[in-house]
Formats: sequence, C-alpha cells, structure tokens
Amino acid sequence: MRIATWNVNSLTARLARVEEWIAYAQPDVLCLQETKQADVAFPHGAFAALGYESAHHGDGRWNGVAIISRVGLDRVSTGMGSEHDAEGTRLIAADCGGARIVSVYVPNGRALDDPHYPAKLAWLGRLREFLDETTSSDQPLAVCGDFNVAPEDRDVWDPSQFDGMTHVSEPERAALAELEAWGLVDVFRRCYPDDRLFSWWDYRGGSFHRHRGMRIDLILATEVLAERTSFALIDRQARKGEKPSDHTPVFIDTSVE
DNA sequence: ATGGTGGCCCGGCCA
Repeated sequence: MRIATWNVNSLTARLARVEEWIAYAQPDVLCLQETKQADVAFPHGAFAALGYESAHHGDGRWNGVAIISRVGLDRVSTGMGSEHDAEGTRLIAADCGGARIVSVYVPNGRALDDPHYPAKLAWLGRLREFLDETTSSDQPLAVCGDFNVAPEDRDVWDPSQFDGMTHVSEPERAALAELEAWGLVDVFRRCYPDDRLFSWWDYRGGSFHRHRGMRIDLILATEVLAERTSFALIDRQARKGEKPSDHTPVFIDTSVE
C-alpha cells in the first residue's frame, strides 16, 4: 500500500498537477493539506474519475485537509474534538486499507515571539492526546502531513540560517519527539538515515534550484507499518514545471498484515 | 538591502 502526503497550497490552483501526480505515482492513499477550499468546492468527482474515494475538511480560504483513497475510506472523522479545532480545519482521519490514516496540517508558529508559536506547541500536544483517545500505537496507523517542524538540523539546508527561527526550535522538536515517543516512526528518515533531502522550498529567490529547503512533510507511522515499509520517496519532480506547490509529495510503500 | 514569490481574491494577510 502506497501512502502519500502532499501540501498542495490550494487544490483549486493545483488540481491538474495533483491529477497528473496521481496518474504516475499511483498512490493508494493520498493525504492533502492546504486545499484552501470549502467542503462544497472540493472536487470529489475529479478523484472519483481516477478511481478514488475522498473526504475533505475545510472552510474555504485557509487550511483544509483531505484524504483520497482507492483502498477504502471508512469511519471518517474531522478535527480533534477540542477547542483547538476552532483554530482551523487541520485534521481529518479515516480507515483506509486496514490502516488508520490521519492527514494533518500543523499550525505555522510564524515566529518564536508570536502568539501563534505557543498555539502551535499546544496543537502538537493536543494531537498526542487525540491519538491516545482514538487509537493505540500497536495498531497500523500513519499520521501524514505538513508538521511545520524540521526534526533535526540535517533536515534544513543551512542550520545557521535558522538560528532563532520557528520550525527548528527545541520546543517544536521536543513536541515532535513526544509524538514519536507515543509510538510513531519518521519512516522516511528510517529508510534514509543520512540523506539531506527536503520536501519544501520557498518560492522566493530560486530556493528550489539552490537546494535551499526543509524536510517538514512527514509520514509518522506506528511500528507495525514502519517495519513493513519497503520503499520511501520524496518526489522532487512534482516541485518542477508549471505552477508547482511549494511542497512536494512524500510517500511510503508498506503493507498491512 | 528586512527584500523576494505565490495564493487567497483585490487590500493585505498568510506561508
């Protein structure tokens, strides 16, 4: 089962690129973030034409998350059932092909002295509680999405450029480590222990061509999925060409017993 | 040099 995640930075602007990517990458499950669409605008029909069911949680201009699946889509739930949901449409979950799949768009902290920064830390803390309440770490589960955290220094193009910045701060990394301590594995990193590969590049300044990016799009899987992973990829091709998202897709190939 | 690019949707926010 190929499980993918992609922050598309507006599905309205990106639908053709997403359709193209699905056609050649053939994901079984695709988690999307930043659709920037209301539920009524979500193109279920376009995905149905490709053989996929889909579920979306969005309210229009900001955020918006979805799961697209050709291996079943059941027990869909949205939000985390808390006051954190008021902050935005940032989480959707479903059963797909025997695994629980969660698509998340973690809030951007903006800056260490910005009120959005502690809100981001709280959201990540709440996510761990949500996992405790809704599943367990011995089940096949993948939490996929834009975490807006680079787990380690090797996940950014130049750590010295990020001194005092969000995405790399110790509290953010600690919050991510707490999620992993719950029982989740950063599957891409396990597959490629030493590679310095990125999933996001700023649109500005030719960052992509200068290899100035960050790895902030992650697939965090429970051990039962992680140990059965045969392949993982960050698909840089999707960051090239006409009207790319500033993020590129990440996927893993795994199986459910 | 505190810029720059792109998406929202048309002034300014957000990433």
